[in-house]
Amino acid sequence: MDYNTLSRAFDMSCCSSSEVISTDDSTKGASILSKNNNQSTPKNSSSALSSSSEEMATVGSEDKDKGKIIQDEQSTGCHEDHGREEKSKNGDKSKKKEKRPRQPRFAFLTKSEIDNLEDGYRWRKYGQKAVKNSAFPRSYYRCTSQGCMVKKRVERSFQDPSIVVTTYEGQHNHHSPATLRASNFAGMLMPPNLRSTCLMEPPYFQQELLAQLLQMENNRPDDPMSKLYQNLDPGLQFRLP
DNA sequence: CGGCTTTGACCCGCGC
DNA sequence: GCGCGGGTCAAAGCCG
Repeated sequence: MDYNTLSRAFDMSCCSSSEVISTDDSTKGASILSKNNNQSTPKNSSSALSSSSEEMATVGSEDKDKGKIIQDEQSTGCHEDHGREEKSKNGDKSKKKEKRPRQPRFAFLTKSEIDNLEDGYRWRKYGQKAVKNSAFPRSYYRCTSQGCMVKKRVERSFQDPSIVVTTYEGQHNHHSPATLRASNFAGMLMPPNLRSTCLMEPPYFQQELLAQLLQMENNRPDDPMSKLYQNLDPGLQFRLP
């Protein structure tokens, strides 16, 4: 995923009121690392959000209080994808599999009616699986941009069906088609006091997340959020704005 | 016709 | 070794 954009999201959403969660992918459980701030944002903040993005509305909404960002622990080895890429379909098992380092993941918990939240990138669905202990299937998407291996999984929380869990894996090697549009919109058309909500448009959304994490790392080393940041792929850190 | 979704089959890792 | 569950492939169908 594009963590630059991720970071923005965090700044605008999580840091206002939502929770940052670290998930263990093997257990699918989520533990709250940090509950950020007191809930001081206006309750009707979501009303100022662009209706074009459900994700924005949900993540940024104080009222719904369901905007959460998760970083998946890089726990078990990444077994998705690499197995098939390095062996042919007809079974080239002679080749020793090298474990590709797992791509860092971020999961977003958003309260939304729709599963496939608009995030500024184009995705192609390549699979859907029923998930154990969940009545809702998990959908698998890949970025359609050439050479971009970013994937995302979308599933609905079985505990709260109104919550959509979107897990991103990998980093985009291109800009979102929506980046410029979102940038112009937020920077030129919106008054500063409204930008925070409008910048929830996905590309910023992600950048702000990481930016916030970096800031916390610098200013508040003891903050739980800093720990979250420290878990990030070091390769991401210099990509921060 | 190209891009996308659907869906069953296949592969792989892991736990027992 | 076996079974289970997650992840991916790829053919078929749909749609603009």
